[in-house]
Amino acid sequence: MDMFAETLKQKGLKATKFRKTLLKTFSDCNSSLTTNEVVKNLEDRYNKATIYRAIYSFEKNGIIHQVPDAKGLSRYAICMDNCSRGIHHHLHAHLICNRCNQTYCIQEISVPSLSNTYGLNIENAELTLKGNCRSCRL
Amino acid sequence: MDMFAETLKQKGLKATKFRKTLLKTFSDCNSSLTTNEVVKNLEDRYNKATIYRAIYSFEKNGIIHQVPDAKGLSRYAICMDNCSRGIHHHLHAHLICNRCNQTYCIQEISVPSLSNTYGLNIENAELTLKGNCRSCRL
DNA sequence: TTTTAAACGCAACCAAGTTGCATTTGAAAG
DNA sequence: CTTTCAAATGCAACTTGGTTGCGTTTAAAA
Repeated sequence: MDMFAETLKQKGLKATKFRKTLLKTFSDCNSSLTTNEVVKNLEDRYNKATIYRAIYSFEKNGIIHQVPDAKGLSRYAICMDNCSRGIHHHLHAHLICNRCNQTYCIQEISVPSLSNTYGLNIENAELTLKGNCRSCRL
Repeated sequence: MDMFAETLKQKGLKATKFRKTLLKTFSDCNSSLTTNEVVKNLEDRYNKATIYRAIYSFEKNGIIHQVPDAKGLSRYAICMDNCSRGIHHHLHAHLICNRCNQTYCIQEISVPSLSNTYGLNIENAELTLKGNCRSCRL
């Protein structure tokens, strides 16, 4: 549990018991989690408002990043890249599986670089794919 | 108003007064509209449930397509491509403007073709850009 | 003109997410 | 090792976006 505490402090967040648990939850997940899935996992022990606030601050401090969701819910995955406060730099695509509705980070597919195309001053691009994930493809 | 009636019938929808108004609303808009913006426009004349149901059926029948929204709301734009029931084929990117939070279809930028990359069986790809729209760029 | 499935209006409901405020706690300072 | 206090948490009430069931109206085919 102490490596989670380390990560949290390094990102400038107080390492509470709850936050270590939350970080472990995301860290253990090989795909992504909706806020509600987290709430369902932890609501017997922690309050909904606390969970929402912590997820918000994890996102803001580069610990997790938002990923698209099949039904438009808030969904997050742990940052594999070395993100920091206010600066996420994910260049990978996201796959929404048509069967299990999970969202996966696909590190192997990167988003096209379009920074100043047509003078649109693009500072971020997201590539979202719909298909079948490895588990559901069988 | 009769060209709107034509479009509706052609897409297999009954051409009610409300639906013609709704189609005109999307047709007149050069960017996109959230469901709520439509509700605010029309709620003095039409019921919220009716509006939600009509938008759902417009989407399903290839009249409008969902576009990403800065705050995660449901947002739609008219189909410029010739879409039909259950079959949308939009290959263009979408731009979310950082300043006005509007979403625009960018016909000039197309999404990469990735159909069977890595065996993921990709049947749809979305490219979402964040930057500044033409009006806000000044 | 008649008929009827589809569309509409109303009201109640649901789920996701937010807010204000009182209480608790991690960790820095003494 | 204690004290201190800003930051984090719990609780409860609330807001917003969206949905559902059902009775009534209406477009358009016969």
